[in-house]
Amino acid sequence: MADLVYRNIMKDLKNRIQANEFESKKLPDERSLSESYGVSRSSIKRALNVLANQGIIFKKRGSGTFINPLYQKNQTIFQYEGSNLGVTDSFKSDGQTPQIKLLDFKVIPASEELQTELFLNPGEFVYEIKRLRSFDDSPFMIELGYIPIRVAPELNKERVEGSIFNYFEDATGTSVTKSFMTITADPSTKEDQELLGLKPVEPVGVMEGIFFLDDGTPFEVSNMRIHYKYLNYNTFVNLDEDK
Amino acid sequence: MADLVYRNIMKDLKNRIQANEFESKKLPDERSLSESYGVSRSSIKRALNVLANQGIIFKKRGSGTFINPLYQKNQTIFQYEGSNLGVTDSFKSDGQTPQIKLLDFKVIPASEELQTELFLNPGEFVYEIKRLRSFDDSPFMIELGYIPIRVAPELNKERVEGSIFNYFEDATGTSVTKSFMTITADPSTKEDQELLGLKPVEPVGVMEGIFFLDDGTPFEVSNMRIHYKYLNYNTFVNLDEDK
DNA sequence: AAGTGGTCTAGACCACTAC
DNA sequence: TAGTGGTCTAGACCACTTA
Repeated sequence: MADLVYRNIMKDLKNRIQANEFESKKLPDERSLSESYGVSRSSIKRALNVLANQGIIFKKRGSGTFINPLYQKNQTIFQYEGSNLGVTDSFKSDGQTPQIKLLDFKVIPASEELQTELFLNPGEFVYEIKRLRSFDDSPFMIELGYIPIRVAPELNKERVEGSIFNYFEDATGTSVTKSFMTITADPSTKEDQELLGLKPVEPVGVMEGIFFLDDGTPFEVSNMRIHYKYLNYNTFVNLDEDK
Repeated sequence: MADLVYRNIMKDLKNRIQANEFESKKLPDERSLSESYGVSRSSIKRALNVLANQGIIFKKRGSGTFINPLYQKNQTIFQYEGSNLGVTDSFKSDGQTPQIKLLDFKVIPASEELQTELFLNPGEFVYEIKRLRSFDDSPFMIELGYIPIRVAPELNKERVEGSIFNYFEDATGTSVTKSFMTITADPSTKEDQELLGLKPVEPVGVMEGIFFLDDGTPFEVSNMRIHYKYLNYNTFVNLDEDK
């Protein structure tokens, strides 16, 4: 995994960009890079494409490859690299202490809706996991998740009080890399107000999503109600389609 | 543009998937496709990668290429294809009539923040465009946009009452294909309540974004305050990084 | 005309899965 | 062991930009 040619070059170029090595904001042309790295031009293209998809560089046919000026200026909005699977990860970097309080944990039969979303057969069971997430003792998110027992039979109360994704990745070697997310806003309910410390006039952001494993297996359906001050979802959209 | 090999194959495969031609949910292997389409395997891979990025198929090394079961089941959440540059486009399909009311339109010097975000020199001017967007006479979004006069010198009051992106694409041939979006939620202000018909307790969703042209030129900074019932932002996230 | 990125090919070899 | 997707190469030719 770590020995992929294009990936190493991608990382190296990213470091060189961050180190401000290319003051002209222009990268060497692909044929030069091919020669200096001692790899084929295809591999260079592939590395550059990954960087372009992350919004770090952009390519202009006939002119060259340039560094996105916003990348160095405003690195906070370019957090694609780490993860934007959910808010969870976006807050890890703050140096604050993340906490998880388990509100509810049980096994129930999958509703019809869950059967569809998680691709389950009638009669299959799911964990229902309700958690309150905080940073430095201030709660920011109520998370209601459903995970089929079939895909994660080893879950228990203790494991659910930490990162389920991390536990699952450690235990099985497969990771959660794809998701559909829907983002909406909603007035806060009484429960939101109590758990998140909101005034009645203050809203929550709602993120609903289905998370998938590498191989396409649906892993979790999650509904997250988030203190409006903490919802901050960043995306980089590229409609070029080809990536 | 329309004669690209991988693009044509991509479209053809998408049609065949939608026509339910592959009942086993499994596509032919890449080498067979290569032969039957009469192109190199690289081109097949490229076509398949685009489909995989759209979440339509997924590939499993050693096993084959499969159709994402959710694609056929729940096509509504897969609207990546059309556009998710903003809410604007997501609502076009509803068969409702979109309306734009121009609230304000002037030219002002770019603030420091705008200079940074739009990559302008001090002293440059931008259009400030404030619009209220409705469907069937019910307002759903207040849009405050800033566009450098340098990149769109031909804007006028009339053109701003329609789709600026469409006008610009028609006029110049370059289109807006990339964006950074930040999504948050916010209690509604008095103005929000008046313009969008909200109760004081009802919130707005806020989408802020920078839109870029193909070549990376920043085109617009936009701040959209959206009636919470109409904010519905869908994304497909793929952390595989390589695309 | 020279330079640069884009598309496409033909084929070698590797890594993983299923039988 | 056979089949499948992943990585990588070396090179041809095309399309666009700049001078």
